Amino acid sequence: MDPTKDLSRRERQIMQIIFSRGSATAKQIVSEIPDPPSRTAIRTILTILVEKKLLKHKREGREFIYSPTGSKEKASRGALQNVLQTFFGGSIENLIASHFADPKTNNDPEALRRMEKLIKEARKKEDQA
Amino acid sequence: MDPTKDLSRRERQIMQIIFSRGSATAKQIVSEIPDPPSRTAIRTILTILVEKKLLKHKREGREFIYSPTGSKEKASRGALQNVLQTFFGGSIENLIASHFADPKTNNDPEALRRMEKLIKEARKKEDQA
DNA sequence: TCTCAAGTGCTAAAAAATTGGCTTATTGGA
DNA sequence: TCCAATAAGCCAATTTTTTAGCACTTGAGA
Repeated sequence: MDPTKDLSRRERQIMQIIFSRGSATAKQIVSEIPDPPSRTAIRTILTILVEKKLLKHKREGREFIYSPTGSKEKASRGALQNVLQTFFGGSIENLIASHFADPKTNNDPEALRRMEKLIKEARKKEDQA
Repeated sequence: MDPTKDLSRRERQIMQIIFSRGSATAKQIVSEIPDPPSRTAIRTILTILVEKKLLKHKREGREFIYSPTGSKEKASRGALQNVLQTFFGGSIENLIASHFADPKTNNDPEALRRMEKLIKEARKKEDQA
């Protein structure tokens, strides 16, 4: 499941920052929040997230570096499933269609080729089965 | 932007239910929440969401039917961008790769063919430009 | 070594979210 | 028409979240 789902607003915000960066210190997190509260406030939430076992921290010099306990794969699958269910009727096809219909999408030809390949392979695998 | 982002836990939960269904009554929402509070509690939050202009409601017989004010497209784009940024470095390619790497993904050959086509078309459009 | 800057731990308080109770209104059926 | 059932409106109380204050610790450099 998406570990981001049951969290409070700030908790989610912080988890997202840490997931996207891989890891972060309290200070770095403050700097990434648009309208940030004090560093102490952030620290409290970080401590809570450690208690909830969503984050772990290791000391580095005099500060803590926080990183997720669970795998990014698992978390991202949960998050993706969540969006799929909520907005795309559970269908990745719908998601892809919507994404490429968005005029703001910029399509690198190389990347497109690779994606095409990915799907072709999935199809092959399916044909075999 | 994802209108789901700045909401409290319950608010988000309710918005998600309504987005995925299209619309819902208080009762229906209660029935879709795993460990639901009283119907009155839900109603309070529904009222708040209406005040925030995220939902509108119309009377149907003796009850209210709630539906989103904003377009689903816009909301879904926001949500998708959010997941992309948080977990896939902003790359749809990564997202697709991860999705097809998941053994739990079941791949309908027809759907796969259609997706392939979608991407092929995006590529064509890119080549022209 | 000693001092200072920059970090953490703990605690308490303010603010926000969540919840349920009671009252009032509306609908459908006896 | 009257009653029972079910919905909404209002409001107060509890719980959770969010915040900052202050004391203590650590590390680096003069």
